[in-house]
Amino acid sequence: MRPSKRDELVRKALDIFYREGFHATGMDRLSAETGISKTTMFKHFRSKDELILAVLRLRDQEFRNWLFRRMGEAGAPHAQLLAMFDALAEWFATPGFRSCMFIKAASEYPDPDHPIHAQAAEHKRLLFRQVRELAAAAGAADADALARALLLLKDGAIVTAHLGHERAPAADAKAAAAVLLATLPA
Amino acid sequence: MRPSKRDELVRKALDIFYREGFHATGMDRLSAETGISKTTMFKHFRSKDELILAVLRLRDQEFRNWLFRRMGEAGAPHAQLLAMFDALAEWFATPGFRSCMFIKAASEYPDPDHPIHAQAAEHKRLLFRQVRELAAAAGAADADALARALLLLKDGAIVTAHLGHERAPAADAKAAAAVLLATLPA
DNA sequence: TATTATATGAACCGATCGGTACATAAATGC
DNA sequence: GCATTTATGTACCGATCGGTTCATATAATA
Repeated sequence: MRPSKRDELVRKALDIFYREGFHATGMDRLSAETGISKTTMFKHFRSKDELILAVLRLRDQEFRNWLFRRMGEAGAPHAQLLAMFDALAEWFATPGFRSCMFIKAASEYPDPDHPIHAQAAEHKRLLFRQVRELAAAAGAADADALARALLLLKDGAIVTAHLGHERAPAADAKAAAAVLLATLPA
Repeated sequence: MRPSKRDELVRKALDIFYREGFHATGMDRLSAETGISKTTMFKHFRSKDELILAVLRLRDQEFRNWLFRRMGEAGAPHAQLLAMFDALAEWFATPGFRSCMFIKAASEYPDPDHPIHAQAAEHKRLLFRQVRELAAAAGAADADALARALLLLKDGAIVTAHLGHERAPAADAKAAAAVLLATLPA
């Protein structure tokens, strides 16, 4: 069982799920749009839910890699934290932008005990740890609280960029973040 | 055509859609759980989408009424803006809390041109106007910017409360909001 | 080259999707 | 009391849902 087909399926499924939604995308249509037969799909994944879990794991990897690489280019921790919102602004300006895959997953699987919901929560947890480390490196008295506040602004900006049809929320969030960061010891 | 059955349907549909999701809830199950026959449902609404639109309009009314009544109890505009996050904390602590209905609607109907998505966006717009007025009354130099920042924190807190399984985000958002509000002329 | 193990796709499964036809029950006008 | 309109429920529609059966194509092993 060569893994290429599997990877190809997960990658394409990610795009379609992100664009159309999870429940709205049937396995038949997934098969039609990817050119991969249903038999093969169910050979690699026992159920649609397991495919979605694999999609979320891939998205988590790709998104955090992208975000922290972009942030890392900013230099000092303080600047990196602010750069998060510049990265968001770029993302929002992307033609295909349709909110955060994990917020969407949690919306469609609202039961917190559902594995898909739990997987989405895991992404937010991993993201938090990395931001908290940066906040600590930036000299925050309460790195946890600062990281939580910045991520609140981030998720709010994502939702607003999608729902408000605007691309500006990233700048608003950055301005608010700058105020919060200004309370740090210089 | 007495409107009682129609209102009863919209009210019950709201609860079920909120708990289970839009795509995940079929019209058959809606009929079974409400005790209202499908014929009657489709007499009042030409399609499922139109029922959802009515649900969102009701939710918009109820939510904004509830929120601004709770905020109004706080007294001065400055205190009212902060009280928004106390109201959120209460909401998050509710057993049935499952995020924001409009964020969920936008997630399930990601195309901005879809009427349901547009209806959800309208709620956010109406909410913004009311918060902006309060921000102006509180003496903000840039009431628009302050309102946008506070709503960023609000939506971020909602999403985080749902996805992170925590109830604390409201307090985090309130703390951040207090910092932003502290920049106002005393 | 014959054999064997695996990957693949068409066709199909019962259940459910959003939506409708039609026959009946109830309320209204006369 | 009778006719007429309106609201309701049962049963059903084709399409699609997630998932499976089974026969074939392909590739590696002997």
